Amino acid sequence: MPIQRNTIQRALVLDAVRSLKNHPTTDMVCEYVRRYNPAISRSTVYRNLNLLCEEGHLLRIPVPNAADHIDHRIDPHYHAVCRKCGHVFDVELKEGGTLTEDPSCLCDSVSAKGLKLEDCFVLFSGICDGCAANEAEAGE
Amino acid sequence: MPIQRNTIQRALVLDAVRSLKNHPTTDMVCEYVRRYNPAISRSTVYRNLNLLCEEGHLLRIPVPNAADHIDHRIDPHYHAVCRKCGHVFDVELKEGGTLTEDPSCLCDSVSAKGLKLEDCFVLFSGICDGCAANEAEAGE
DNA sequence: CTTATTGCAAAACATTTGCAGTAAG
DNA sequence: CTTACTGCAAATGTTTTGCAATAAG
Repeated sequence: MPIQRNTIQRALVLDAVRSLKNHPTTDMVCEYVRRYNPAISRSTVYRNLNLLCEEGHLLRIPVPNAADHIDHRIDPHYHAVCRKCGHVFDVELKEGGTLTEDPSCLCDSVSAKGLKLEDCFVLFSGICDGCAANEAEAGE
Repeated sequence: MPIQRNTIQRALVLDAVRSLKNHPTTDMVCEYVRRYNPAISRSTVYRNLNLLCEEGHLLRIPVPNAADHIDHRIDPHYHAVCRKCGHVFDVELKEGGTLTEDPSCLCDSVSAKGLKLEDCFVLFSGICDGCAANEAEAGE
């Protein structure tokens, strides 16, 4: 069902993701939104995030073995997760690199039997500066 | 804790994945294994799959918003999921394509602020022949 | 008024874990 | 014998869903 009504909950959810900027999870959105409307329910946040992603106002970033993260930036770009803290970062294409803005271009590089390739999901991973410092302090 | 004992459950789990070949989920492994040992517990299957993947005897394929799939093929290669049925397929590199055997090479094509890139996860998606036929039959 | 949307509590999934009992070495 | 491993049941974490009440248009 497409979006048909403007509710304060919906506006708050969209606002939260846009204000937080840092690829929040549903939990983080709940926490943020409840500062303005403590009664807002988790289901409402989930439902609104789903709707806003479907309508193209937000972008969903699925992270294996973790909660989905939500991006306010909807132009095509890549992401990376910290393997320690799970924080999600934006990643930019380098000039002259092999990747293009549209990840589905990678489909041209491969072939599959029994399945028509349509899209490609790419997620980088690594260690963020904060967690790297902690690891160094703890002795690798 | 590394593998130290050879149990029949462990052997059955490894056998199941190798016999099934089709990137089974834990559920599929349970089902298969229970034909030989109906009492085997789901936890045991999970624990053994975890162990066998850590030891490099099997490969885990995380699928966003779905159960993990397990591969008996452990040489580096890519995978694709059907967006309808969730079935996982092997994908082969084309000659002259932009992808290399090692997905982490893609790290060289991008840059991130605040995070040191280490690895890259790539998962293709599309529509399998069976589901494509069903879609055509149903109109669209 | 109509019905999209909400809040709540419960269910759905995938997976892990605590614990007492079993068995591999 | 020792303790890794198993089976069970319960817990975890994330997300969805049924339903009656609310509110946007």
